[in-house]
Amino acid sequence: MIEPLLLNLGARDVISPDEEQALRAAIVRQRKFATEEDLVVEGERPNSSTLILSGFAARYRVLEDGKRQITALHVAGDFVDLHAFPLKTMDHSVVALSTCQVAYADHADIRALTETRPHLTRLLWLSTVIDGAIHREWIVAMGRRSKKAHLAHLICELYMRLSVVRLVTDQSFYFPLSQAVVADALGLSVVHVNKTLQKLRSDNVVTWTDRTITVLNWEKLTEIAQFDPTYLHLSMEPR
Amino acid sequence: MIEPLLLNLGARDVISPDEEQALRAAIVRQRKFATEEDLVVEGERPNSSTLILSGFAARYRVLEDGKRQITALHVAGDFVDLHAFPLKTMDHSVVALSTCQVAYADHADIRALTETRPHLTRLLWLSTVIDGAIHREWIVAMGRRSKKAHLAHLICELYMRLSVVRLVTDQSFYFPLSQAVVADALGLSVVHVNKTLQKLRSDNVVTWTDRTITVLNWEKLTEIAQFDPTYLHLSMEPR
DNA sequence: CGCAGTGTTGAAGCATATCAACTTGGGTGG
DNA sequence: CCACCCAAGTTGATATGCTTCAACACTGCG
Repeated sequence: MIEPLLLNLGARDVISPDEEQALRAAIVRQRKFATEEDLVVEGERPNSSTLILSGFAARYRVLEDGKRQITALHVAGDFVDLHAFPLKTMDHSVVALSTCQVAYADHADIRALTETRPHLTRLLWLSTVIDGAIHREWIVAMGRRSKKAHLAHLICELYMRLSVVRLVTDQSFYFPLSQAVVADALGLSVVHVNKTLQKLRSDNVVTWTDRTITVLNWEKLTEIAQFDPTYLHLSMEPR
Repeated sequence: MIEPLLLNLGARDVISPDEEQALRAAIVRQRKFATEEDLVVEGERPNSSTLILSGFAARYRVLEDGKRQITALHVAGDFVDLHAFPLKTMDHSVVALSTCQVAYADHADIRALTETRPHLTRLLWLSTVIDGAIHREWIVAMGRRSKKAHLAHLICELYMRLSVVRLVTDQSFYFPLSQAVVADALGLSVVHVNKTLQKLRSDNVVTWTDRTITVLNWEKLTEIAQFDPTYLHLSMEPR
């Protein structure tokens, strides 16, 4: 059940059978969420952290005028609120963007891991810090890339992250989000997402139909996006 | 010498004398950087992390077309690259925006802390995770706030963060960055930063002259910015 | 005194938002 | 089984905010 997490962490460092055991023991209480349902709400003080087993979720904030900005997209194998373990209070909400199967790690148990398992602790730390690296890349994309490059970049990122958890087959992945959701992630209007998407389509680099994105030309797509996967830190290292 | 760091962490949790001692022991090798000098360069694999003792620094990335985006601003008491401890490789550079006094914590020593001092480890983890919270707030500001609100928000954030390390006096703080640097942080053109700034000035909420920003009307400024300091997690909690 | 960096201003053009209408397809109730 | 409905996607027209370019002002410094 926690295989996606093992794939995720296991892509960055070796996890001993012993550590795997400790992780399995820490992750409990499965639960299902429907699309649009909030997994966690801003202001809450959760005493457990949420691991996505399947489906898509987003962290977001809504401003006074009702505008929503998504600050992160999450897929199977991601902890959506591990940072709440040191932070204590949620400064944003997390919503399911599809039906989502999740499981929980109690903060008491995570705390116990920090007392007894330094290496595992560093890997959990790593996972929050990769979230940070992705945030930075989004800032760069929002501030200085063309909108076409930004959208292309997002697709590249999802492609790589979903590959890690074996959710890409034949250059395709399931992607049930609406253009409105993508607009909230990119900080654009829906209309403009639509028009930008058409540019990528007419370049023959991607298709997006039937809730499925297919990369037709990875090389050209990464070139449009100026995509450099370094920030995902997908390399095995002793950490 | 590491007082700013103690103020920074000490604003979030109690640090025992013992732990303070351990921190002091881990932070070594002071060094000075001149304005525009890089503290760390993208691609490097540093074996120590950099703590700012005084001055301003920025994390940034430069795209192929030469455009620069700043992803974070750092002040005294901030670790600019603690995340490189779990990450190993730098995915961006860090530049001094003023003369900067820094000191280093060797990764070997940080690693030792993770093996022997779980609470201190959680506090270091916390500090990287607050960086992440700030990143998210920047994403929200870039995507969904007006440019005037974005600039106001940045000023609010700096005001609060500098207050923590006692760098605000009489509602004023030293701020030696050019409008071009602020433009790279906001993802705007210099011209537009200038014009946006004038709006804030004509609202009589801030002045910015002689490398000094003064907040004339905090309440109105936070209202323009829709500033909510929750994301800075400035509360004492057992972590 | 002159020069370079920074800030300021105005004009013109482009990119993105907003508004409004229309299309498409899947799901549902009569 | 069909009619309708609703959500999502698409399209075009208009409005606006931001960029770019170019010129000029100010200041500190060699």
